[in-house]
Amino acid sequence: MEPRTAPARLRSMPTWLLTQVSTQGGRFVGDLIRARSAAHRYHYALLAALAEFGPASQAELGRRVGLDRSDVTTTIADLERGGYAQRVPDPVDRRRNLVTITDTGGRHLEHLDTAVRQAQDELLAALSPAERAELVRMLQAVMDHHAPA
Amino acid sequence: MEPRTAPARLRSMPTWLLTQVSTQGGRFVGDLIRARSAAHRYHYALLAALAEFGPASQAELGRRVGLDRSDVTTTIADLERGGYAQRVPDPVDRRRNLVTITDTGGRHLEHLDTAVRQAQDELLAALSPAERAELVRMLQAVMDHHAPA
DNA sequence: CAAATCTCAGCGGCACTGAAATTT
DNA sequence: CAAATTTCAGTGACGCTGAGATTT
Repeated sequence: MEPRTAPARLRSMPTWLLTQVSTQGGRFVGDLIRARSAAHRYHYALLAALAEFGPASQAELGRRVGLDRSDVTTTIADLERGGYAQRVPDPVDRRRNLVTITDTGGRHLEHLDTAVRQAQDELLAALSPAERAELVRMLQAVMDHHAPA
Repeated sequence: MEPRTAPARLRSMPTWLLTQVSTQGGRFVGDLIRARSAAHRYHYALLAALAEFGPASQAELGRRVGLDRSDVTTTIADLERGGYAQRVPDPVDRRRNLVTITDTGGRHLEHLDTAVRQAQDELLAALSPAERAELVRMLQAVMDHHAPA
């Protein structure tokens, strides 16, 4: 089979490369997470935020991980149903739900960590450790530049 | 307003950074392309392939730009309806449609080039030219590593 | 016969919007 | 009153599958 290169316009376009690589990464992460649980990316992201920052409202969680309020609602409901998180009305501001991670949730997060780490290795197999660090640094810089005020 | 950093697990995860940055890039490209035409990414990608490689079958185009056969069908139908491409049965292999870009299509592509270039600049404003080149090089390496046999 | 191409109908994950209800 | 939070219904771009018809 011939190599079948993409057109130069696309092959040199950062946004096109980003979507291609991001899609491939999403497949790896999704497959490996599904192999270990019924969860997906959103569950992992919210568990990570709960584990690192402690109990928080859903709105706060959404801002932390870049999820929409409505997606936070359904994902937290999932986590609660599975026993990974608890949701109680915040006594000091009753508009909010205070969300807490459970011990089961913490163990689940560490379990998923393995899958996530493995997916990174699969995706970036072509890059050296130094290159991976440089890639992460540049993507962080791009993200921070567009962070909301 | 506090900075509200993302959890370290996400902030150091290449696949998460890639989806965040890729989503932001998609917004820029989408907005700027829509400001100039009724098209979206798929139209641009297929016009680019047609301009660079000349007439080709839909299956070949899909392989070139990483689009699914069914998405190629509907997008080429769009382009034909707009006068940007023509579709004729291939006389030497009548399973295929030979797709050709029109003069109008070529001009449209160059028109969209401006929007695409501008979107790259917006997205990567935080990176120097050397960093942008390095980013492109690494993403190409990752893509090539996962290219189908 | 197996394999490739084109087309159409439809699905699922994902990012997001609009609106209602509640509370500050 | 304006603003924030939670919830629900729904939308749209996107990547993809399955199946049928045709041709090699």
